[in-house]
Amino acid sequence: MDLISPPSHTPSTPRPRRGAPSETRSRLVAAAAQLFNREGFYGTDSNRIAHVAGYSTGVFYKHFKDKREIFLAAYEQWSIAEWKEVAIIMSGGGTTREIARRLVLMFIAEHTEWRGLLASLRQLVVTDATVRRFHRRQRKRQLEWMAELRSKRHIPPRRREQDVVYLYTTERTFDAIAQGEVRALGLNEELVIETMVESTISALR
Amino acid sequence: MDLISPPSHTPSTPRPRRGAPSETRSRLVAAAAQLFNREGFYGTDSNRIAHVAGYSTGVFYKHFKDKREIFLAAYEQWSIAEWKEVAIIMSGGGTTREIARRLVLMFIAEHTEWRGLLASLRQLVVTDATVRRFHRRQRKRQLEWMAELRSKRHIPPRRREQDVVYLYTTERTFDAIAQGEVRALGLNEELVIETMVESTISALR
Amino acid sequence: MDLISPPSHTPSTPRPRRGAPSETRSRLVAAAAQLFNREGFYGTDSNRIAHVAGYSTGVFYKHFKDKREIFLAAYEQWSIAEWKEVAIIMSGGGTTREIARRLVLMFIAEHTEWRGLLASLRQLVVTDATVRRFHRRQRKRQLEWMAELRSKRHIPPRRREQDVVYLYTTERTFDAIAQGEVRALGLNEELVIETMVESTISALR
Amino acid sequence: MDLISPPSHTPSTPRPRRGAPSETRSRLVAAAAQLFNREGFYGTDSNRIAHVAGYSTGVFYKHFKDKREIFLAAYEQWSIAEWKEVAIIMSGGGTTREIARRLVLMFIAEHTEWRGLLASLRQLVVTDATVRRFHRRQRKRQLEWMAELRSKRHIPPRRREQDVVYLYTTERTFDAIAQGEVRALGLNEELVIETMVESTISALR
DNA sequence: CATGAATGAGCCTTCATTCAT
DNA sequence: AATGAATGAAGGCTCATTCAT
Repeated sequence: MDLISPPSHTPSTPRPRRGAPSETRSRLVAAAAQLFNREGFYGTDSNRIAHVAGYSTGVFYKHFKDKREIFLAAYEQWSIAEWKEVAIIMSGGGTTREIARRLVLMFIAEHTEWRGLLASLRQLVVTDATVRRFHRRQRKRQLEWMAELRSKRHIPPRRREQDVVYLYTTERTFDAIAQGEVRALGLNEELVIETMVESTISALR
Repeated sequence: MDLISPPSHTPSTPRPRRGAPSETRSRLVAAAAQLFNREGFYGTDSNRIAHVAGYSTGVFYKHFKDKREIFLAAYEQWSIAEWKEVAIIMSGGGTTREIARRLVLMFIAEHTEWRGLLASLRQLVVTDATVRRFHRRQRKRQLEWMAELRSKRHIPPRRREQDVVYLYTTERTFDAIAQGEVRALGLNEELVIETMVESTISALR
Repeated sequence: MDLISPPSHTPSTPRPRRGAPSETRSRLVAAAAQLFNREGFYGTDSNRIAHVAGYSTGVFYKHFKDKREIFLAAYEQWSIAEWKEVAIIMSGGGTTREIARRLVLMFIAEHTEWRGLLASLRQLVVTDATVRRFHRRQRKRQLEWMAELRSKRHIPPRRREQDVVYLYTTERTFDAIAQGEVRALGLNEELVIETMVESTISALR
Repeated sequence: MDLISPPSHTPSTPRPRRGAPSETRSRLVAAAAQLFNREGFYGTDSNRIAHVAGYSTGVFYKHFKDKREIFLAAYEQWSIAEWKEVAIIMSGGGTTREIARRLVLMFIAEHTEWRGLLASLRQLVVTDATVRRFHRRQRKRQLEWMAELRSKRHIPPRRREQDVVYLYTTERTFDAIAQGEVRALGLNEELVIETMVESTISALR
C-alpha cells in the first residue's frame, strides 16, 4: 500500500513486538515531544505519535487518556531534563558571572530546541485548565528554588515579585531568541544575551 | 479541553441583508476577535464567526481567504486600537511617572480583556509564517516608535536591544497578570505592577 | 457476524446539490430505516446512512445528534405508517372477522418487511433509556386506542391487562412469523395466523 | 448509549494460573454471561470477559473462536439451567395450578435476572444465522418437551401451533414484566401474571 | 451580495483479534 | 496453558471550505 505522505510516517525505531510498558510509554512520550515540537499541539495526532514511536494506532490509548495527557507527560519530561541541567551547572565551578552565562546559554539552547513544544505550552496554559495547573506548579517550584538557592549561598533575600519578573523576562526573551525574532529585527543577539546574564547575576546575589 | 467561557449561539448583531462590503467585513472581524478571544483560534470555527456576526456561512469566504487571514485582521484591529490608547495617554498631561503608570494599567487592562486572542497569537507566531511576519512588523514599529519618542522628548537614546528586552518583559508580565498567574502564585500584584511602572519610566527618560 | 443481505454502496437517490432541509432529513431517515432493517443498528454507520441517502458524511450531523436519534426518527416514521394502515383497515367495511384478518395480515407484512428494524428496536429498548421511553409511549397509545375503539363500537370494556397480553402475543408471534421461525419449525403458518385472527376478534368485540 | 449498570473492573475470581481447561472455559462463560447481561452483546468486549473471569486477554481465543461463540455458550448454559429448574418444579408435588404458578414465577425471575442476555439473544437471532439456528433448536426441544409431557400425563394432545403461540405469549410477556414495562404502563402486574398462569394450565392439561 | 446546504478530508477512539514470550 | 503487549480496521464526529441558488 503506497502512502502519499512524507517519511515522517516511517517509524523512527524498529518495532518491538513486545516490550516493557514503561519503555513503550517513554517511546511514545519521546515521539510526542518531537511531534508537538515540530508540528504544534494541534498539528499532531495520536495516530501519528504512535506510528512515529514505532507502534500502531491502538497503543496510544493503552497509555494515555488523550492528547492532552501525553502533552503533559512530554512537557514534564522536558522540564525535568531542564532542571537536571540547571543542577549540573549550579554544582559546577566558576564565578557567579560564569555560572550565570552558562545558565543563560543553556536556557537559550533548550528554548531553541524545544520552541515548538513551548509555544504549544503557552497556548494550552490559557486554553486548558489542567495544563494551567500543571504549569503553575512548575512556576511555584522555580520560585521556591530561587529563594532556597539564595538562602544556601547566604545571599540577602529578595521579594518573590522580583523573582517572578526575572522569570518572565528571561522566559520571554529566550523564547524570542529561540524563535529567531531578535535576529529578524536586526538586533545584536549577543547584547540581549548579555542583558540576560546581568539579570541572572542579580538574581543569584 | 475546557473553554474559557461558555459558547454563545445568538448573533450579536441584527442580520443586515445587504450592506456595504466594508461594514460586513468589520462586523466579521469584530465577531472573530470576540470568538478567538473566548475560544482560542482552534476553538473557533468560521461558520460560527459568520453566524455571530449576523451573517450566513458563505460570507466569510467572500471577505477572507481563510481563518488565518481573519485572525490577522482581528489582531491588527486590536493592535491599532492599542496604539491609539497609547497615543491618547502620551498626549495627556502629567509627570512621566503618572504617564508610565497610566500606560501600564492600560496595557494590563487590554491584555486582560484580550488574553485569549493574545494567547492564540503567541501560538500562531511560532506555527504560522505569515502571522510571524506580521507580528514582527508590529514589533519593529514598537521599537521605532520608542526611539522616535525619546528623540522628540530630547531624551538621550538607548540601544534597541534594551528596548526590546523592555518590550519582552512587560509583554510577558502583562500576559501573566492578565491570566491571573501572579495572583494564583500568591504574589502581590501591585508590587509587580510597580516594577513595570519603573521599567516604563526608564524607557521614557 | 453474517448480514441479512449484502451491503449496498450505491446511493439510491441522485445527489441533490441543494434541497430543503426537511427533504434531506427525510431522505436520511429513509436510508437509515433501510440500513437498520438490513444490517441492524450496530451494523449500520452514520457515514453509510449519508452515502446511501445520496449525501456525503457531514450532512448526517447537521440533522441528527447521533445514530440513536436517527434510529428513533426511523422507528417513529415506521410507527406512524403502521397506524395509518390500521386506520385505513378499520375504516374499511366488512365483518369483524374480515377486518381482524386484514389487520393480522397487514401486521405480518409490516413485521416481515421491517423485521430487522424491529429486532434492533427490541434490543435498544433494553439497552437505551431514550428508546425505551419512546417505545413505552407508543405502547400506551396502543392501549388507549384499543380502549377507545371498543367504547366507540359500544363493546363492553375489558381490562388493559388483557389488552397488553394481546399486544405481546401478537407482537411476538408476528415477529416469529416474520423471521420465518414458524415455518422453520415445520409448523403450519396459516393455523398460527388463524389463532391471531381469533385473538384480534376477541379484542375487537 | 446508557448502560444498564455501572461497569465492573475487578476480576470476580482470583486469578488461577494454570487450571483444567474446562474450568477456565466455564469461568469465561460465567463472566461472559454476566457481562452480556449487564452491558449487552455490543457493550461487552472480549478483553473484559477474560479479565472479569480472572484471566488475561489471550485466553479468550484459546477457548472460543469469537464473541458469538461465547455468547452461544452463555446462552446455552442459561438455557440448561432453566430446563433444570423446570424439571425440578415439574417433579415437585402440588396441583396443576400450583405447578403452573411456580413455573410462571420462576420464568419471570429468570427473565428478570437475565433480561439483558435475553435482549441480546432476541437481537442476534435476527442478525446472526448461527445464533438463529441454535435458538430454533431450543424452540424445537421446548415443543417436543411439551408434547411429551402431555403424553406422559395422559393429557389429550393439542396442536404444536397452539403450543408455539403459548411459548411466544409467555416469552414476550415475561420479557415485558422483566423489563418493567408492565409496571411502567401503570398496569397490575399480578393480573398479567395470573393470565400467564391460566395459559400455562391450559398447556398442561 | 448574501445564503446555507453540502462536501469530504481527517482526527479521535474503540475493540476484536493475534502472537511473541 | 497463560500472559498481555501490540495490531489495525473501522466507526464516530468535526469543521474548513465550496457552490448552487
